[in-house]
Amino acid sequence: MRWDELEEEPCSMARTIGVIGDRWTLLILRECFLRTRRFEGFQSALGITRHLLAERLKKLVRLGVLRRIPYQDSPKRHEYILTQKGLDLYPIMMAIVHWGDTHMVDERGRPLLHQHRKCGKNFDPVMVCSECGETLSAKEVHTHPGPGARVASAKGPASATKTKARRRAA
Amino acid sequence: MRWDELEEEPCSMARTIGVIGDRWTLLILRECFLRTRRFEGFQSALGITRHLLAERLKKLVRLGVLRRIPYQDSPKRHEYILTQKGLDLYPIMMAIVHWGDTHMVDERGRPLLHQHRKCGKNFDPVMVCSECGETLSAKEVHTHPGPGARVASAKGPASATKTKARRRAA
DNA sequence: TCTTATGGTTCTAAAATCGAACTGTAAAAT
DNA sequence: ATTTTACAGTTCGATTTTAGAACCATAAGA
Repeated sequence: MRWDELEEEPCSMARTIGVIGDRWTLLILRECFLRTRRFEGFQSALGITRHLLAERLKKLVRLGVLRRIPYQDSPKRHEYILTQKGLDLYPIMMAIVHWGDTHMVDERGRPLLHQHRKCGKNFDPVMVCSECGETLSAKEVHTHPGPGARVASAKGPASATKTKARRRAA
Repeated sequence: MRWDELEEEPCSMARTIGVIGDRWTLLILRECFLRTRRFEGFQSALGITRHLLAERLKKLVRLGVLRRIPYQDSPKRHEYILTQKGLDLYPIMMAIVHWGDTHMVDERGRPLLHQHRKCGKNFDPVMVCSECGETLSAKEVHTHPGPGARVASAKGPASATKTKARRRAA
C-alpha cells in the first residue's frame, strides 16, 4: 500500500492517515490550534525544514484542512488558518494529548493544562457514545461493515479491482 | 527536531507522536483493535514490508503498547496483543475514524459502523469535558502551562539547554 | 547602502522505505 | 522419503523521503 493509495482505501482510518498520518503534519496542526498562522511561525516553533514545511502546508491547503489567506500585498503574504474541516480535527488532537498526559509525562507532570471556558475547570477529554452518553472503551464496541465497505474479496491488501487513477482530493 | 528528540519535548502531543506518529504504526494499531495478533496477519492485511513490520512491532513492544506472548514452542511463535497502555489509544483511533467518516467518505457511505454493546445502537464518538460533561470544541478551551511546561526560554525550537543524551524509553 | 523580515525554492547528503530473496523449524501433503 | 506449506522473521540493493544548508526575491528600516 503506497501513500497515494491510502485515500482510496475503504477505511476511514486509512484515509484520515493519508491526511494527517505523518509526524510533521501533526505537529503543524498542533501549532495551528495554538494560533500559529504564518510560515516563519511554524518554522521557528518546530524546527522543520523550510522545504518540508512548504510542502506540508500546500498539501493541507489542497486537502481543505487549511485555508491560505492573504494578509498583505507586495510582497504577497499569506496566513494559514484552519477550515471547519481542520477544526474538526480537534478531538483527534485532544485524544493524542490526553494519551501523552496519561502515559508519557515525566515526574514534573503535564506540560499543558486545558481549561473549559464554560465550566471554568481544568478537564480531560472523555469519549462518550453519541446515543447513550456513556463512556466508551474498545471492548464495549462491536464493528460491522457499513454501506461503504469493500465487498469481501480474497484476502490480501486493498481491493481486488484495482481502483487506480481515480484520484480525488478531499 | 529529530525523531528521538520527540519523546523529550515538553509536549504530550509531541511525545505521543513519537510513539504513534507514523503511518504504518497507526495502521498496525488499527489491526490490533480489529483483533489481529500475528505477524502474518498484520503483513497480509496491510501489505507492509516484513522488514518494517518487524521493526514497528519491536518498537511498540519496547514502548509498552504491545505485549509479545508466546503461543507455541518449536518453532517459537508469538502473538502481539495490546497492553492497557495500548488499549488506551482507543479514543485516538475512534477520533481518527470519526473524522474520516465525516470528511473522507465517498458516495457509498461509511466502510464501518460501530455499535455500542450497552445501548445497542450505532454511534459516533463524542468528546466531552470530564468535569461538566458538555461537548467540547477548540474555541471553548483555554490552554495554559502546567507543572511540566518548559521554562519560557528564547524562542526557537526545543529548549535552550540542550538535553541531549538523556534518552529514556516509555 | 546594508541589514532584517518574510516566504519560499533549490541542491546534496543522509536516512527511511520498498521489494524481493533468503533462513529456519515443523507440520502436512505427495 | 521428499516436497510443499505455514509462519516469523532477517538481509540486501534500489528507490523515495527527509535533513540541512544555501540561495532568491520583495520591501521596510537603520
